[in-house]
Order: sequence, then C-alpha cells, then structure tokens
Amino acid sequence: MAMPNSTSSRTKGPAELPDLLPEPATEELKLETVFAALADPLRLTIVRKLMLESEAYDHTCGWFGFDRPKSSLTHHFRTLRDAGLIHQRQYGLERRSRLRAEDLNMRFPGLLELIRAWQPPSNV
Amino acid sequence: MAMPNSTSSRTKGPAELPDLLPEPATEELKLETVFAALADPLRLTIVRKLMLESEAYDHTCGWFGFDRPKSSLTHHFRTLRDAGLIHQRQYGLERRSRLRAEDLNMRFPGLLELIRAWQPPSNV
DNA sequence: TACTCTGTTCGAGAAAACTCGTACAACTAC
DNA sequence: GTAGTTGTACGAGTTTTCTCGAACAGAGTA
Repeated sequence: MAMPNSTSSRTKGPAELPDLLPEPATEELKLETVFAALADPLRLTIVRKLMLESEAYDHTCGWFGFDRPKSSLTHHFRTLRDAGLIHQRQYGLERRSRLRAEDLNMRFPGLLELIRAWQPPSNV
Repeated sequence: MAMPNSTSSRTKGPAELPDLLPEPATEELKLETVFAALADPLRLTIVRKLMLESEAYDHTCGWFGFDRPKSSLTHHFRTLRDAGLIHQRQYGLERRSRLRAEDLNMRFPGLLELIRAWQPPSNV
C-alpha cells in the first residue's frame, strides 16, 4: 500500500511541484482494489470528473461541489489514492487531486474508457 | 444429468434449456454494481475462469474446485448473478453458470479484456 | 425405502466500509 | 495577535459484506 516517500525534502517535479502524498507504485496496482474503489458512485464521479474536466490542472476537494461532510470526502479521496487511482499533492493548505491516467492506461487499458461511458445516477 | 426438466412451464431456449434464474436485464446493468461484484478475488476468478475455460458449456459450482463451504459459494455466485455477470440455469440438481459475455461486451466494452489480463493472486 | 449428491436457505458472528461530528493543524489575511 | 479557510485524525454508530455451520429440498440410484 502507501509507501512513505521518505523525508520531506525529496525529488520534486520539474516545475517544483509539492510532493506526492504516499501512494502505491504502478506495478503494485491491483485490479480487485481498483474495482472496489470504483464500486462507490461518489468515487466513480470523482474519477470521471477528473478525467473529463481536468485540463492540466489538479483540483481541490471543494472544486467538485459535493454536499458531504469534509471528513467523508477525506475518506473517499483517501480510498482512491490508496487504490492508486489518483495522485494527491499538498499545495499550502489545499490538497489537490489528479487522475493517474497514464499509470491506469498502462496497467489496465480500457478501464478509463469504461468510466468515461458511465452514466452517473441523478443524485450526487 | 442434463435432462431438460419435465416441462415445469414457460419459454425455453431453442435447445430446450432449463429456464434462466432471475437476473437483471442488460439495460439495467450498473457499472458500480459490476465493479463491486468484481472487487472480490474469488469472484474475479470465477468470471475469468468462465471466460477462459468455457467452450459452449455451462459449469457447476463444483467444477471450479474451490475449497470453500457450499453456502459461501452460493453467496458469491448469487452476487455475480445479481450484478448481471453470469447466467444461471437449473439442470436437475445442478445449477450451472455461464458468463454473460455478449451482454457485458455490449454494455461495458473492454471490461472482459481487463479481467482476461488479470493475474490472480497465489491463494484461491 | 434409504442413501448420496448438488446446492439452497437461514441465522449468527466477524470483519470491513460508510457516515459524520468533533477536535485539531497549517496557512492566509486582517 | 485573531479570524477564516482547507483539510486531516480520531472515534462512534450504522450498515454492509463475508464466512460458515446447520438444516433442508429435490433428483437420482441402489
């Protein structure tokens, strides 16, 4: 599961991005775990929204506009990160999420197309 | 063995197959539910085995060779049928399962390829 | 009749997931 | 400093799922 990425001063992206929060490596991703993470409509919505409406940007929890308590959202985003579906980075006091699209396409080709075609139910 | 039961009633297939047990219609299949059903390694194994090793035959629970109590297997097969992943037919005292491959390919193209590529863990 | 074989249903206990309130931490702005 | 914002951590209650034993049902067979 989530590997502690060692010290607080490690490799950053070329654009000096904040560190990634702990997450499983691409080779460690398990299909069962990914399916379990996607079995919840709210999480499916998160992933689909990140896929369809993210253009080179990461998004905060608030961006999604879910009407749920903060601690519930923390739970769902953490589930997605632990399953390897999203990256998360700490930008000051905001935590921004991004789909691991390349990793998922490499490991599970076709999965994201399934999610793209999904019809979300009426309620959020 | 696979004797067509004594005309218990309604419409049978052209080859006089036993009736299908209740299952969701193709249009009713929900991606969340399918993902939930596939989140369990045992059920993923069942589906994959049906996909790879079924050649025009349906298979009984016993065919899979799982070392689990019968009531546990009933539970997992029922979960798969309720989610719409398999058909089940009653052949006398055996209940035979078959992958809903056409339905799944129509409704969720690419899903079965994901399962085909899955590497089952060491334990059953 | 009795026995076997396949698989179901019921029920209970254990484990996991979901929900959410509360308290807390960190950063920004006044 | 104080207040507001974003989000975490903890814990409890609720719900769901998993697991499995026990009892049962139907078909076939000796």
